[in-house]
Amino acid sequence: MSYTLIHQDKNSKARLGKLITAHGEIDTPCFMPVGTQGTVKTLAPGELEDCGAQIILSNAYHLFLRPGIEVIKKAQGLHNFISWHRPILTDSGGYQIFSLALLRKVSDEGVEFQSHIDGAKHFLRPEDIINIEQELAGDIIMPLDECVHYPCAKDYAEIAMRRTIDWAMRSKAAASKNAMPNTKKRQLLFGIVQGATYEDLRKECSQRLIEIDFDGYAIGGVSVGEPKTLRYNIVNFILQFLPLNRARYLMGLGMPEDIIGAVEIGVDMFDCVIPTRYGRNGTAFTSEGKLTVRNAPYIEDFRPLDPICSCYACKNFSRAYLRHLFNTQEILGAKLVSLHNVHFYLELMRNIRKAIAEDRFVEFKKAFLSNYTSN
RNA sequence: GGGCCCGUGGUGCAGCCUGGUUUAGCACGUCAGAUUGUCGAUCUGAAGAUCACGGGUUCAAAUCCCGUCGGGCCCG
Repeated sequence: MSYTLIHQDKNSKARLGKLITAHGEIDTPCFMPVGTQGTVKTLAPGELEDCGAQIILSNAYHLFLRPGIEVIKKAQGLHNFISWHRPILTDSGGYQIFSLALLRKVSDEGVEFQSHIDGAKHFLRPEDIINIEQELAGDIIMPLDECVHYPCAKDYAEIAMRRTIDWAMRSKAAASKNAMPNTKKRQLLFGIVQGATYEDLRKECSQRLIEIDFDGYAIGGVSVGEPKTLRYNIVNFILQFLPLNRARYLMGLGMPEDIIGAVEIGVDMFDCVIPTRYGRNGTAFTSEGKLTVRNAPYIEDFRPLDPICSCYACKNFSRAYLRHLFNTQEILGAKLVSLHNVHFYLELMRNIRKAIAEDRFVEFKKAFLSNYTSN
């Protein structure tokens, strides 16, 4: 069993758990910094470790296109190639094929698409994606799924959902066929719940995936343009069907307040580009809310981004200096604010876990939100 | 001493010849917003100009004419 439920918060559905993978254990609820191309943008592996990252996310689609799977195979796997020796989750690229690829033709067999890099045509079946992910040798692998945008007509959402189930089944079959080459422990394979904003589709998808039996369950197809309340409701709706003895992963979220809200209803895992993307674009997350570093009020503000933060950026640099770096487009600015944001997110997760362990998650949430201004 | 060119938001330019269709356009900069299984990307919005100054012609002048000031170049 890969997931162990350690403690259930007494006043909410928040749960403390442990996920066991080939490269080590992960405390949940956890946040996975996104390292699509085999790097969490601007951060070296050692810096991620200093922030307390236990797992990062990478992407089969991107690595398949560049540098190509053969290169990573010759490097003896992704961990070795990128010199990150803690767990890695590889996303299938389902999302990218639907968001980045130029032309795509989805059929029951697989996806035909044109590379967003050089326009070359590729055809990938769910089995191919699993094969790629096995070559990458990540600890947790995601099957190919079909993600639809919001709004999506129900008849198409249903087609995509059924296709996702079929692909999930084929992915599991493909995954169990091959043993992992470089480790004794097997890769964990998660199922991805689709079904857009339709409760009956989401319910059916959840149940069918559970029948197939995965190591964990992800909720996909969220944050694709739908209103926040609708998203929250559909996630909450799905969670009731997911087994308590498996990790639940909400894909692609989110803002700090959204993560806290999702933990409260029982989500264990998150990934999101927000801390690094926003960091690169000059927005920092602090205990008081978002801080747009490049804004004029910070020209002569010599305080750190967040006075209560213990990250390298906050210990050494002022808002004024960081603003200057953004103003002059110096890459150090992107790096320091990314570092701060990743630290902030991971510190948030540590505090969340501590609060759950002590049965005071609800109080923690209240205290956090009373300081923190959203929007 | 003579001749020529130029003067338009913070910066660089367009518009002027053929006056009205320009509430003066563009780029960069500035200010602000977006960003959710990636984006050193991109998008959106805003502020900012008595069109060097003065006079004239005209129903109407950044635009045509005269003068002044400022900058540059050429001839002596």
